[in-house]
Amino acid sequence: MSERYNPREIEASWQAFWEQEGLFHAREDDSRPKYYVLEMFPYPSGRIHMGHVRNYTLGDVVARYKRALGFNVLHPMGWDAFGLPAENAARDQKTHPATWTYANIATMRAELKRMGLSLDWSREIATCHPGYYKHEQKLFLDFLKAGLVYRKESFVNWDPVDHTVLANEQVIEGRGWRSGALVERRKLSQWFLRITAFSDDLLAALNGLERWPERVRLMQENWINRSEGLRVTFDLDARDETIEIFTTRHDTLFGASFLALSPNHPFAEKLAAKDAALASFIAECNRLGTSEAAIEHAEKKGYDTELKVRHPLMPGRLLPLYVANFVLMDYGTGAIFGCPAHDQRDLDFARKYKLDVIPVVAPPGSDPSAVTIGDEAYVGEGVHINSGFIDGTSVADGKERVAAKLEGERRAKREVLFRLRDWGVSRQRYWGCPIPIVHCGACGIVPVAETDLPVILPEDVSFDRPGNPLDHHPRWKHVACPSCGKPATRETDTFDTFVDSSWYFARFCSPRADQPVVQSAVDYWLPVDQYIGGIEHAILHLLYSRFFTRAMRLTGHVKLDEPFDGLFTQGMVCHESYQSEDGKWLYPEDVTKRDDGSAVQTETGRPVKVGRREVMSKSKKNVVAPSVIIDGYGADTARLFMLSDSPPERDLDWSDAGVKGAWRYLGSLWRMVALPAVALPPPGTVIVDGLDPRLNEVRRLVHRTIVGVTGDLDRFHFNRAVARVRELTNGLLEMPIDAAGARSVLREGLEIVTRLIGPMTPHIAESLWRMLGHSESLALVPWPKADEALVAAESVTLAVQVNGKLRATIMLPKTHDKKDAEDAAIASAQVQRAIEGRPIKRVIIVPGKIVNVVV
RNA sequence: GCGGCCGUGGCGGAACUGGUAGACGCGCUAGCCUCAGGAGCUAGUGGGGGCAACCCCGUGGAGGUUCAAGUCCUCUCGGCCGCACCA
Repeated sequence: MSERYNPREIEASWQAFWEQEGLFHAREDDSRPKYYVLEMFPYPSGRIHMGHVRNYTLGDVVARYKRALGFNVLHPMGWDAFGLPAENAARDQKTHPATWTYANIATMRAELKRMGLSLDWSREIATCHPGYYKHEQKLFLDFLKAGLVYRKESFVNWDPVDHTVLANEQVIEGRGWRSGALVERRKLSQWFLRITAFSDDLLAALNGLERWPERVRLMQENWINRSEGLRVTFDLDARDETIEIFTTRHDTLFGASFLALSPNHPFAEKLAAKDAALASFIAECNRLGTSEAAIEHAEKKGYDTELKVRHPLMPGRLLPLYVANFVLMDYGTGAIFGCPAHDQRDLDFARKYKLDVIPVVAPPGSDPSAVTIGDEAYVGEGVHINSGFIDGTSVADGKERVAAKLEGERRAKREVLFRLRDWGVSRQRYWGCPIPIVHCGACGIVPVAETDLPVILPEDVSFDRPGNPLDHHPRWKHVACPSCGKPATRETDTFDTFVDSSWYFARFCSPRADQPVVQSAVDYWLPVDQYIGGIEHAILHLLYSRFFTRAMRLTGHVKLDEPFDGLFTQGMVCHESYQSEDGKWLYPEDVTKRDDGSAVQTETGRPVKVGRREVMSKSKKNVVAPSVIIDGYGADTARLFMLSDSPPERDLDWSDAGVKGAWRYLGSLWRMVALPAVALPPPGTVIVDGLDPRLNEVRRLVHRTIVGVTGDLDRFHFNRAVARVRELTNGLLEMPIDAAGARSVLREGLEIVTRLIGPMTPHIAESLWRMLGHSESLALVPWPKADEALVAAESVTLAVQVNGKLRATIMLPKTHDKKDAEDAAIASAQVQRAIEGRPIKRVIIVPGKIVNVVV
């Protein structure tokens, strides 16, 4: 070992050692409890970014910690390798998506290896590899047989200039990102997975996910959104037709002042065929694209069809029928009734089109005859007014009576509705898993035979033309029908990449098997004990994976419902952004900060506009490349910084100073062990009784730190774990080193520091362990246990307050009663002065904590 | 627009179930040392006042509950994440 801390040298050598020894290869072993740690696998975009470094550092700490606790740990890595960026690269750089993707994987694999992660690389998978997607196709066919797959028409964003389907992120303010053309909604026949078959279960089972963050469960609950309501039929006036609406506020029916159809409602489309103005209104709505955010955020607009509907409870009353841009076709029946007084959107709409606003719920305690609605709808509880036979009832009672009456008249039906929609998985793209289906003129839709899987993507494709390359490939799609043998065509859509990531955690259990999963392997390893990834996946990816696991259970692949027993969602990595005078984004490495806080371009010296801290993104160039940090400081410094500055669930501000702090700490730790001020006794030296009290305090600190760090790691409080280890290090630096027995206490302390930081900074810890005279790898050393006798303190400090303000602290033996505490508190001189002779009214005592004297 | 989360010194943050606010680190200040290094060591560091012991004010803002509030409640302001074809 060198005398200087040289991460470049030791990190490479320990990584080689771990790999040589195969220390992180996972094997099924019933003699030990298993622990499956998984971080969300990366999209191979080119280089790893700081978000990856953070994610994989967190996971690696857990993996190494659990190993030290005696668990048989599975910690695999792979690539979420299909996706749009590869096709964009193919267009822009003329490289084939596969070439681009595999090159990126090679680069990123090398970068990850330099982080010293305790991964089982023998299980590496890439979703774009036929060895993976073959099994995805098999799962799809199984789901099809089980009735979980169907086809239906649904909307896509259509770029009329590029003749291409656009992803939502490719639609910017209603226009295609490349062509700038106004986007249209266009209907296509697409494949859907019946996630709604599990709506109730996906919702109910959230309660059992005790090791998931509460907020993620809440978000999923709101996303699935079960609501009990009423489907009501309205008759059109002077036409023999009806409109069905869905509502959860049928108690407010008496306040209805209009009906509104979604622009994509079949009846709206039917009317538009004979109404050019309506057709153009619908076309305008369709230009909002398909994203719900865009639709709901847009100014509320409607088109008056001039048709009227009859109110089901007040036969004489006629309501106007509108087509409105804020009504979603995908939810309920695609039609609503508007009650402006008690729904904000309806109110905005009514004010704009000068419709009636009839209050029908009076807030509790208000004067029913004087209820008026201004700019805000009243959505709370209350008593019904202006509501015929339900006047005077509560919201719940009113609902019940209206439902009963309309059901009795067969004008309505109670219904439970979920906001959750079935999952459209068709993508009109090349770089995805082919959907194993053949379309035959005679037989219709025919699944590809399982013996013919995988349906492999053709390699000879060109991206010169817009649209899906699979569709205009000269030969690929032309095949014989698997059923009748006549000429037929392949499905040219590929899967949504969320399909790929919905079962990869199961594939890791048996990554080379020639079926999707091997029963014994998934039985042993699943569920994932700790899943770690970004909060941005809180809903879709996690919900789809939960669905997939259920679907795989139904089709006999696994025996469980919930794939992730524990979930941790990390925050993002942020950095300031920089712009030159002409508005161009600049990389942090090209900017120099001056002492006065201003910033200039390093090369030209021209001024730079410093933006706020925000999530690191390529588009704003506010990124710091992990490779630069690892080259300069080593992986352990990068890892330590990732863990020490912020709690992992919160966003992390990248700071060069913080990195330097981590680097300096590791340097001083190295010196403490490599260049000790005193010679240490050999390993295993027993610490004798009757130590100097100051040394006993040091030992107490050592053992309290074991307890503290253990608890911190269990609870993902990695930043506090780091703080505690540093406190211990400070304590060891200050200990009275000449006292009798001090050297064996120092040895104990240094060994504990080394073992506690092992999961966080594994390379330096291995080196320190070796320098401390041990020959086995630290990766094999069990987690330290604290000496409980030393952890328990003999005396405690109590805070003493007078009228809630801290005035003194007192030391008492650990075993004191309320009387002792009160006497000691009142006896204190500071307390006497604060009381100023006033009479004591009350004394509150929490033993071991606080005494509050109230005067 | 809807749903969810977060706001504590100059900065990142600590404070388990309401009980000593600011642990640990960064930065800064002063001093020391030196084979001048991406060093190291010592002391100080929330704001205001005082020679001092000590006092007053302080957890985005405004109210409230309580002996006691960063923590609980109501309102409000600011930021972030998701919204179904980015991954």
